[in-house]
Amino acid sequence: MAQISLTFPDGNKREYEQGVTPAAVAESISKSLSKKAISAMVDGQHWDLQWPIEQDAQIAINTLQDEAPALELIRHDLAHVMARAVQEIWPDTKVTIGPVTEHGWFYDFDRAEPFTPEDLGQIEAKMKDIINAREPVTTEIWERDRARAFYEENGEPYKVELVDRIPEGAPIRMYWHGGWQDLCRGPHLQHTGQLPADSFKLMGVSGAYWFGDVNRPMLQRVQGVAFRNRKDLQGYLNFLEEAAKRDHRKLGREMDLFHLQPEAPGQIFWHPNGWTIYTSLQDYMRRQQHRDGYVEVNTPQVVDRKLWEASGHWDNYQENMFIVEVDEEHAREKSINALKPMNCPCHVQIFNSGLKSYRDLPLRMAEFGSCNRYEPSGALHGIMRVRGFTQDDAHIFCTDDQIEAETKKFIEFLAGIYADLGFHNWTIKLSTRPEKRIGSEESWDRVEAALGDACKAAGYGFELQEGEGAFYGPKLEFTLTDAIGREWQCGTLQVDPNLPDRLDASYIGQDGEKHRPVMLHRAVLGSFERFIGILIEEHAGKLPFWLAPRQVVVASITSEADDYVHEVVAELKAAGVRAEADIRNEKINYKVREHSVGKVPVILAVGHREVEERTVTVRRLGEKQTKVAALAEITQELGVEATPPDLRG
RNA sequence: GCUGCUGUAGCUCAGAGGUAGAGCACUCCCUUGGUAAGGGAGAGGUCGAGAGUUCAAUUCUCUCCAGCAGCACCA
Repeated sequence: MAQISLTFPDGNKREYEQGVTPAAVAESISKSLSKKAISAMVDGQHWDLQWPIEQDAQIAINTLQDEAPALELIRHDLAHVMARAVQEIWPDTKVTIGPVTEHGWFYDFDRAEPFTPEDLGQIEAKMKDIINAREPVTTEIWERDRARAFYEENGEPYKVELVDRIPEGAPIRMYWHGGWQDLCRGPHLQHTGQLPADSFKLMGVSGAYWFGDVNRPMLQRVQGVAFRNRKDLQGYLNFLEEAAKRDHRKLGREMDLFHLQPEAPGQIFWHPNGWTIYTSLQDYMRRQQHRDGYVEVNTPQVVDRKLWEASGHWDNYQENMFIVEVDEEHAREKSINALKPMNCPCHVQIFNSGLKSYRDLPLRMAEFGSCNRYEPSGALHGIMRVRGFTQDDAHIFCTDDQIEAETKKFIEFLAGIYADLGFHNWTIKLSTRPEKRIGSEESWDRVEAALGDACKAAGYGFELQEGEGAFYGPKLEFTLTDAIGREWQCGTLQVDPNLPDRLDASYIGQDGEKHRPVMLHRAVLGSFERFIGILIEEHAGKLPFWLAPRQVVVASITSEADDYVHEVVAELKAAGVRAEADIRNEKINYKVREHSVGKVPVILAVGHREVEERTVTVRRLGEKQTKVAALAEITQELGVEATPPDLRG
């Protein structure tokens, strides 16, 4: 029998027979290690304890102490244990796939009856039984035909399809958890007793298409979360609770920012407080754009279908557009229009009016463009995914040669704005050529490289999303994260040589000839609506002072201070601070509580003492400590804070 | 759009086949109180919309609308 040499993490080498399993290796080291072992890393690959090792390799035995492999195995084995539990309780359930997710796992089932919340409790109990039974996990590699026949006999059509999808040459691994069988690439634990029975929780049921395909049957997805110990699970559940408190929909109500109602699904009724945030942000963006060399324009909402046909939207985007038909009944002339879902075709119209010279490029044309898109009902989400929204949109008309410099300039522009708004964790994704595309390979090569190089030149890395670009060009996406970790695309930059072509945009070059410009579609915030939603969640409602809709409440402690309260409010307003008086007949405790809940950043309390000394007692949101300040001093201080970051001296 | 769940007062929620309840918020009165809810009284609801079953429906059934979770979508 041939020998192989295994190298351990401490550098020691030992000889073993070829085909030795990590289980045997662990056994050879110590009894206790062999018991604690859950899997191995073999040349950096996560390896099942039962898989043979055929050649010299680096090896490390994993135990529950090793977080990454431990979590993967716990979650993956729990997926199997759950599927087993479900099939034991409802034997006619068909199993499909059950992968590990960020915090746990899910398993998709095909079953006629829907799972109810009560069912989840039953499944959980059965899972605990299986864990306590310490069912051994075993594995074998089967021939394709045998596996196929096995699943056909067992009435598992989804598994048959999975067997068929396993690429030629890849092993078809069969796993058993006790008497229950599943097709799985592994690795898995030694036995179900290695699972922590108190550190997982089933989180719910939802629908999911088989292979994500709308045309395939909808399955029932049962999701769970799992950790190595009860404390981590509890920590995660606490995080979810905290996240729920930051939900922009909840804070929007509590802070009286906006509301939505059934008569206008996906469109926002902005209340005075919310609209104050919106306009403050918009004023700030307008100043930034002016500084960065943009011109601002405004274009029509309702546009004849002819333009959408020319731009290609009528053919490719119609189902997402609000179509407006005007008939002879009340208009004498019939016309078919669409609410604009984006601003680009209109911007090209402005570009096209009058001759443009190469000297005009790059031409940066911005619009706070109100757009309407008929988003699918299931996609709507608070103010983050809506049907009516305003983009901080701009199109940069430029030459091929200018793409990289313009992109770099844009990234720096965006980074400065995100920093001003308190965002420091955001990522760039570069989406490259999709399968269906137009344009030559050389031009894709050039433009993709330009975007990548621009990121590097601006000092940022990026994640590649291969094949995710638009059919006409690659794009950068700038992504922020909401309170519960969902990612939202906000900023974007897309290279588009197509639309200028379709709408016949041109400029006169140095050579006196007509040339096509390229368009860069770009946005920093994406939409004001989505961005404000994220802003609220990021700051848990405690917005930076200059954006806070209600900045200061001046609260009387006794009604004898009322006149002074009004005087303080007037001073603050004169200093550019959004201040209001609270002279209600309530105790100071009550007022402090109410305005704290309302996320007012500063409460100024005034009673006899303050009136006499011409001071105020300052209480900042989140701080228990108060301090006394002279009126003139605090007015000056808050006046500075109320100034947007770009206007401070 | 799909699967499942939900819809009762401004908000958070309880309730039951015989046309409704709590807390907070709101209005008024008492209280002028020093940093996260002082006390009392009052007002407020076509129980998401429509249809059906029933002597009787807010409660049961169906359809629609909206919301929530996930999937799909996201130029």
